Amino acid sequence: MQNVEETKDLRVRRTRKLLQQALMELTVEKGFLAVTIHDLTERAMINRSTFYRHYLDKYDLLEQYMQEVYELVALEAPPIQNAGETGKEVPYGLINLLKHIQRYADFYRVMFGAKGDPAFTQHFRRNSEKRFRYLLSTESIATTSNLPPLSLRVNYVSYAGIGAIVWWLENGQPCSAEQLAEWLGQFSTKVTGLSPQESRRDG
Amino acid sequence: MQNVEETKDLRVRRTRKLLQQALMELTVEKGFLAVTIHDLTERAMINRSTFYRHYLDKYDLLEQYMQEVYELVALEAPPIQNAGETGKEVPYGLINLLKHIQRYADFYRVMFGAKGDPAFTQHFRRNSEKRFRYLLSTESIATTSNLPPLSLRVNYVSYAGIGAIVWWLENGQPCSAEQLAEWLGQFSTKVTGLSPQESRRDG
DNA sequence: GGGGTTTTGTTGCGTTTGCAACAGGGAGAG
DNA sequence: CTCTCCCTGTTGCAAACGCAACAAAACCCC
Repeated sequence: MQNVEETKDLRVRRTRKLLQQALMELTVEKGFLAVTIHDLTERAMINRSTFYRHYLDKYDLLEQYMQEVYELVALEAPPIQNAGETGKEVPYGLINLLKHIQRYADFYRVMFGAKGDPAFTQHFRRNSEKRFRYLLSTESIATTSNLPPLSLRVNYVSYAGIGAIVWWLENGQPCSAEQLAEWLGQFSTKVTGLSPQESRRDG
Repeated sequence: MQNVEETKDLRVRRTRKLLQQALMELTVEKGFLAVTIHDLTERAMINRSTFYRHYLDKYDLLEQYMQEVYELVALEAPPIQNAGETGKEVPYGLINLLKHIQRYADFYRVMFGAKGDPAFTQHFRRNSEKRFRYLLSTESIATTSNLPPLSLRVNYVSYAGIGAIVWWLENGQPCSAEQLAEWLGQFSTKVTGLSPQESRRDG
């Protein structure tokens, strides 16, 4: 294990990317639980010892990969304060996440399904939760007057998001990522009590 | 440049494979001539200096790649002397080659076409020629009595093979690799004057 | 339960590779 | 023409990586 921060070395980035790709392919082929480190390193053409220089186990690989995706998405994270300035502010990070999911649709369908890993779903949901909690933590006191507790609303929305994504994947993505992001924004607006301009600019 | 022989080191094999893949993709995208070394190394996530440790230029990369394919195919190369022993002896190497072409159909369609490199087509044809020449060099003197010169027949057949492959690719491989190999075997049998049991076992 | 096979982690050392910086060349724009 | 920009090759040094071998745990089958 070395510095987890963004390494510039091309070898490191390549190694990680190849292992991520191998994880995608193998999970689709035989299910996440059945994938061994040996499988991963063989498919990625990476020595097994090198794997342990980067990750603790396959769960760590998955987690770090998701983290990278989230960080990539979070470039557009805080669209709260001066909304209305940058254009389409709220759904943008979500759209990127959905596009990633769309790109690896097979993988996510497996991971969220019976051959997948429940811990993954939980981790994914927890992460969504964190993002929602951050969003909702900025709401004004006035709007929180007679709403259910924050944690309940967060939980509700994050579970619902999984449900929507599963629906999206199971039905072969019958709508665009942008469309789904907008619908999700509408849902969360109504549930969480956030004012519309914080979810959709065109109110 | 280092030892061109088969290196066992996983890094070397991986580097070469990644560059080969990048060459395939980029050739399909923008044509072989437009591909730069910078493109290749960027796509393959390989440092440019590493490229020169393995290849002289993109032509060398292509040539060595083709050579690897041919060597892989040539495991079944000399089906001449004791034909009829091993089963389907003649078309087997050809089938492997056709299956490779089928796998990278986009690439070969581009390479043989207008955006491709004429030198590649020539090189490919020369290699086929060499294989045919080897086959025909073993024919008995009796059968060569009143046939056109060997070099003419070889030339004829090798060019015809390109034509057949182009037809196969342009039409989306309307028949299996095995079927095409059999047809090609029939053609060459009639043209070159080889006895049928050297091209097809079932005569 | 025992025994063979696979998988998991770990280590020291030799090799491959990336990096940075360089000089040269070719194409296009002023 | 010159200037800029990109692509081509090459180099010394530092870092990442592969290899081989190891012990231990997990698995499966008898």
